[in-house]
Amino acid sequence: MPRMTAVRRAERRAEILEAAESCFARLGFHRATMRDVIAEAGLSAGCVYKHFQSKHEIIAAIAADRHASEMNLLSEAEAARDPVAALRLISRHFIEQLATRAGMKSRAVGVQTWAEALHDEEVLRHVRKGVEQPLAKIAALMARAQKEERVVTSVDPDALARASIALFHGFVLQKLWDPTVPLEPYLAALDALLAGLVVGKQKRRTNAAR
Amino acid sequence: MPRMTAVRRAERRAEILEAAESCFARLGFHRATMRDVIAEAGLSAGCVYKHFQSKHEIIAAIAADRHASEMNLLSEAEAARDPVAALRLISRHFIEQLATRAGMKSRAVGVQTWAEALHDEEVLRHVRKGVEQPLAKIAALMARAQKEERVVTSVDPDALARASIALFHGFVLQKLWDPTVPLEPYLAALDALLAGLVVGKQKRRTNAAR
Amino acid sequence: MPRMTAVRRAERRAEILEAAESCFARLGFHRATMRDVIAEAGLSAGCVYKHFQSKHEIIAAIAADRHASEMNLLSEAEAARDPVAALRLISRHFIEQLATRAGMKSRAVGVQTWAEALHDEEVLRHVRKGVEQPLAKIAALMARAQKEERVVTSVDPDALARASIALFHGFVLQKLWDPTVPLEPYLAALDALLAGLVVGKQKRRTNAAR
Amino acid sequence: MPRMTAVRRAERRAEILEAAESCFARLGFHRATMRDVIAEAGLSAGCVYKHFQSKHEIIAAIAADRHASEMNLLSEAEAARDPVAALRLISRHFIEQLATRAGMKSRAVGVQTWAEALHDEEVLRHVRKGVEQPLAKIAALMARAQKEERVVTSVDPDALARASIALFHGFVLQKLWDPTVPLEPYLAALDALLAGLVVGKQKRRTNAAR
DNA sequence: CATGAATGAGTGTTCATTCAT
DNA sequence: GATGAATGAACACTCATTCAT
Repeated sequence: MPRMTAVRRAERRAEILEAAESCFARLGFHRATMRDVIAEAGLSAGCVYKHFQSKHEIIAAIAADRHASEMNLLSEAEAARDPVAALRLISRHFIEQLATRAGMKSRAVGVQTWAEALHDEEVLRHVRKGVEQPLAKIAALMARAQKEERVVTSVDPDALARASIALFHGFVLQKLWDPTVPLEPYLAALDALLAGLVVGKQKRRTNAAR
Repeated sequence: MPRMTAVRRAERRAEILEAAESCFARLGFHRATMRDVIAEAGLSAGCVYKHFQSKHEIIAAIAADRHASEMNLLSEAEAARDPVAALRLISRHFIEQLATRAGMKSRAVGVQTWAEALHDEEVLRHVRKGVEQPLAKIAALMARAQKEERVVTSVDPDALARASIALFHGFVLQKLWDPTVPLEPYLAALDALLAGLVVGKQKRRTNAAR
Repeated sequence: MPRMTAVRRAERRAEILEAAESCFARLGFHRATMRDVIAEAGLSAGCVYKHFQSKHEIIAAIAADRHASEMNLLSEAEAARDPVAALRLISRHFIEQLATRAGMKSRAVGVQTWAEALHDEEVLRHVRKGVEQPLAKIAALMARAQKEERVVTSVDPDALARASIALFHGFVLQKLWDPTVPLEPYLAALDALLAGLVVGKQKRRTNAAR
Repeated sequence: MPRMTAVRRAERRAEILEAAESCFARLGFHRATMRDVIAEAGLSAGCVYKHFQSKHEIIAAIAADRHASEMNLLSEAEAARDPVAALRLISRHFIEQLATRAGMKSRAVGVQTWAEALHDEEVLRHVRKGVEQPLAKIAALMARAQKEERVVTSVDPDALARASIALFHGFVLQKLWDPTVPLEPYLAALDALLAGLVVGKQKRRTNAAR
């Protein structure tokens, strides 16, 4: 007869993580104190520590959640029948996140995890999966497109996927450092990457690089 | 009368920064303590604090130095007569840094500054200059190439430069998260970005997008 | 829900202040470290800092407390119907404090606040109130005595009150610098100050000024 | 053939003490750093430490100097043939010091030594001599006045001298805490103390207390 | 179950003093 | 003699975490 059902527990956990994300976005992992997180969550220290054994665990959970939500974004698009459309959808989804306040907040924390990954094995594991799994999915879509002859076959799908991810990560940084930078060129650049490949679009190919 | 000449002072400063960079690369800005830095430098606390007023100032100095050394890399290449060659040189230089232990160490600290920039105005200023000034230089080289008709004129040099930098930043992250990833594809990708533009290379243009 | 009631909180605060007073009396504000205070209080650093934000705040609180307890001493005497008796009571109370170990300890800290007041605005505020409020009360008593014709009317009550306080402060210093000095002459001097005023005591008036 | 004559040495010493006094008046003994003192003196650390072995020694030297200069003030007045005039001169000299910026600065440091005396044996010795020697001189003058029948004989010269000093010390504190307080009442109070004693001045006696 | 007072190791930084030049 | 760079113990204070209530 647990007074706190599994559902309530999960809700609490999510609340804490959300509070933590707010603090981390505002202050960074190390400047934000547990006091900040606890106050933001409107809970007591003891209660927060019932759900997470340490600050580190909260950071790791945030890294894990971030990865999970990205996988969701990918899975949706993956479902599309047309692999080229799926790829376009993916880039649109990811870039459009950067247009919302919530998306930017979340990405600001994401960038912290990128730095944290260099000194924290657990975070590194999540961050790597955050590259490798999307990479695999995108590469698979590209390979499918090549098989369907929708796309030129001369490029290595893996390398291209890797570059797409790099391009996106670089864009995230630029947008966070200067939120006034417009998003369209970013989307255009990712689209161009794809367009360059699409068979029968020679005209646009001169724009290919972006 | 000062037994410590300006040169000696600058050397000491550099020693301290190098020690700090080692600590920060190993542990991160926040896990590395001033004690660590002081011990690594082989000096005393008082001595270090004669050269830098605070830990923050050391971090900011590292961000500034990083930016300065990047500008050096660019300036060298910029001197080349041929703008296309200059651009190739730049990408080679930047990517090849990632092949050395020292370069990786330095980049690891650089990634910390990327995260730190989100919560520290001074670091942000350096990091932004680290995007904007290279961006201007690269865009100028591309524009020059267009004028000399070495390159297709249909692309916006600014947007292309921005994408190159994003691509490079993304590559740095991937390489740091997994040092086993080979460098050649990265270089190839940047070259391809460029090659896509070069007039008279229609065959390769299918690979253009990278 | 707070296990710590307002009363408990106030008790803790008082405990810490008492411990601090002991340390400050023994070593002075600046030689006494927070470690000393914390150890004397038998608490932990964190606990002490929950109650006082800084060492400075403890010093200011001590200055405020000292002022408050002096006002208490005055208020009691002030209640007396006879203003002359009230004034005698006041000088007796203040001088007799110097006969107890606790009183001397407290005064030793008080002298620190006198010096501290010269470089700390907040402490200065308390120290000034510690002159001005007693001054007003004593002057009021003297004026009352004059109205009741218990006392010669030719003296300025304000100036006399100011001199009484000066005399007392000077005595405190002398007693602290040499605790072997007897108290009676001090009391006699203050009484004489008063006696000189009392109507119908012409004989003693030759001693009047003390 | 000492390159630095005894005279030069004494000058340097005085310069350092003056610089130190400025710093101590401005910041207090403990907030003022040796760096401050050294900078104010316009010398090097090594040079200052050639003349004084420690900060403590500077503080003690200042306390000694203060005592010496007070003895000078007293000696001058003591020379007067008329002991009553001498006593009046003394109070005038001491009070008038408080009218000058330099005098107030010096007194501000003096008050620091009063507090410091409670925790520093050497300073205590100087401060006590600063009470005891003036006390002896003033008491001697009063006894002389009594012998010459210039003054009523019913008061204990020692107690009166002690009270005069206390009164003056108390005044110094009040003036430092609030420099807007006028000096005349202070002088009047000390004069009255004396006047109360003077034979054949019954009229003024009613003003005696100040 | 929840609370929040208490913990105490650890942090960045200061500063009186020394001594090689 | 003079210098000022270097020293390093000590300082005030913080904060992730625990556990008695």
